[in-house]
Amino acid sequence: MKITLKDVAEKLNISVSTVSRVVNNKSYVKPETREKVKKALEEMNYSPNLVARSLKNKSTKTIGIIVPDISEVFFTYLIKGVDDILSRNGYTIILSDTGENPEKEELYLNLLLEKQIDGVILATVNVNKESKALDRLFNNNIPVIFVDNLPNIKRNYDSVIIDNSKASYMAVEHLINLGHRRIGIITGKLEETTGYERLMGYRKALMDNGIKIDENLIRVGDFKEKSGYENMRSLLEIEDKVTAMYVASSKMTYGAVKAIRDAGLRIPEDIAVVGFDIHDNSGLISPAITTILQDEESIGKVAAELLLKRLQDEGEKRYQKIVLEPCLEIRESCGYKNIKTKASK
Amino acid sequence: MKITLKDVAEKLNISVSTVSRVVNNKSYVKPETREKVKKALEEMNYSPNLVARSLKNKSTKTIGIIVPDISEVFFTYLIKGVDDILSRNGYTIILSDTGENPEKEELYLNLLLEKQIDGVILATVNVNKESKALDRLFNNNIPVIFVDNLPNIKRNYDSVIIDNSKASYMAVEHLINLGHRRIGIITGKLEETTGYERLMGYRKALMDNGIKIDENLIRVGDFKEKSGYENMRSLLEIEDKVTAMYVASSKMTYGAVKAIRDAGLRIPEDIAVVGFDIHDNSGLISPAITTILQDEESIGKVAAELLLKRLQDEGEKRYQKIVLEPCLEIRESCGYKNIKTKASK
DNA sequence: CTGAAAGCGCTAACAT
DNA sequence: ATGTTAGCGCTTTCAG
Repeated sequence: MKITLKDVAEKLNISVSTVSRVVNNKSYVKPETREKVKKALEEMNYSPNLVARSLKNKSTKTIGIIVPDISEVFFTYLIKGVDDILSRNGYTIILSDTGENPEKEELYLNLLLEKQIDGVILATVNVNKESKALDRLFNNNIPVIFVDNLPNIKRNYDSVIIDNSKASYMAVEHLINLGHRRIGIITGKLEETTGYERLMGYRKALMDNGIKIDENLIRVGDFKEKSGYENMRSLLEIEDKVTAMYVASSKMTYGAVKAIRDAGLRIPEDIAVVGFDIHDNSGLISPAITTILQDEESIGKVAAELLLKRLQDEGEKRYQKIVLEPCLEIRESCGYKNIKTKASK
Repeated sequence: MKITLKDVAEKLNISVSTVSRVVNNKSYVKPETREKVKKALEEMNYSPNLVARSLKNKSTKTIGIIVPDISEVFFTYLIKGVDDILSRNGYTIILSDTGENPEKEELYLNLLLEKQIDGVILATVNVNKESKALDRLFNNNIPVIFVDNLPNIKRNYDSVIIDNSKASYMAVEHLINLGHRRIGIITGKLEETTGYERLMGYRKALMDNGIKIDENLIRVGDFKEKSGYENMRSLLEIEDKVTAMYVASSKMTYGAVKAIRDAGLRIPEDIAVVGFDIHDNSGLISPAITTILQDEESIGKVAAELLLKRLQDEGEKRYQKIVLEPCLEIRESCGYKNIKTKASK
């Protein structure tokens, strides 16, 4: 059936350790026996059993990656980045999709621990509850790198994210520079750092530019399209209408755009829009939506590199929070210079 | 450090086998010792080492899934389907992205074998060469389920795909029913079953409807956007222009649409378009592109189920080719009834 | 009902 | 330079 070291050792009438040595290129083996063994290995089509090796070595060369929904582009690119770095370093990745269910997340975390993964990259949805599974990982010295969303837990941890506050700042400042003063925002759940930080950046941009914040123009959605649509609709009912919108997630942006169209308004003529994470792989959306972009693949790569570092030197104990820069990609949804403001800047 | 069966056995002054029995709920254990053990397990925070278990059991409860590019929506939905079924059956998935590189595919196949995965789901890019790694899997009785693309190999194998020929047939027939006679096609590489079959369906639809096939209207791309654009451009130069296009992949469709627009033509007024695999998650592409859709998540689920079947009953040895139905989703890119044909149907 | 013991396939002292 | 041995953590006969 499956060839083991023992099989080839017996065939050659030598010990398994010698065979093991040539398989692993370790210590000295007499050149001629080495050749002999190599040949046998080849002929017998030997293939090492990595689970046995892992048991012995206490390292599976496997890391787990947990995401809320693999079909969201954000996560697929993230995974792509992680996979790129990790696979070229001899690691294999176990993927788990929690479907945004915190209990499933807990379950998978435990499963990964039992599978003896060497580390995990986690885009958590469990931001508030303390997690027993997570504690276990920490107690077992399994490095965990958080991405996208940061949990509210007592201990320190490694993470790589983008500067969400700055992202909003850039978006809003762009609108201000175009002359807008009545700028609305639809942000995500405030319990999540992404939702909260993005709102903070909006506030700061307005304040820094001496624009009074109208709490009426601030809406909190749940990152889903429907909430984008509905919040936009309700914003459109305000007397003193917004002239520009900043929507802090891709799906909410799609919803908001539809609400605007359904109301018979034009983008950017009537309302300018800056979205978030809008990857239009078709290139066919028109007008193309100006958007904040995070380089998901880089986030994945940086997270993977940080993980590798943790896996290598036990030394460095200081947790790191790596913050990458967002970028504003100007497309068409804000027009070029719409001077539709009363006040001059 | 990490608690093992031995640790709790020693603490309780009983044997590991007893502890193992209660962990696995196997054979009889006196109720009171069972309770005692359970309590200790809990207190000591025991968590089984699945690697050790796998070594003993000869099953890792892990399957590998190999795709050419995880960032293509087709594959992300496929993975989602696979993950859904497999995870609820206690399996874990190892994901590998080959970046459309056949050598990497070979590498990963070997790696998966060494990791002792129980089975693999494979969207191959290695359609023509015989694969040593694949042979090894077969020789070791590791079930492999092919999806998306089928390889040209001698042995039989399990697969789940859609009826690509029928997909084209539906697309082209739809165009014919709308009155079109000059219908062009951009298909994918003919070495791949997807490209080849899709062309066959096109031919058949025309023939069945008594339309002479003009080889001039048949273009072969490589599934990428650029080839869609360029092939469309060249088709536009033909004197007796097409009135409708069928483009057999999403990216090529995007390219073709852009070529049509760049030529100053309108969709659907000047040219009707049927695309393939167009998932517009934004819902903002206008005109919305009528498209052939495959239910990727179902493909994943069916593949996972077939795999589970193979993993369970050793019995059934007949390989299966499961062919799912494609569907035509009529959106806006063909108009409603454009009677721009000279001949009547 | 429970324990002892063997062994899954491999690695790594230690000994020769 | 090579072999012997123990053991990673677990399951599972086989005895008792």
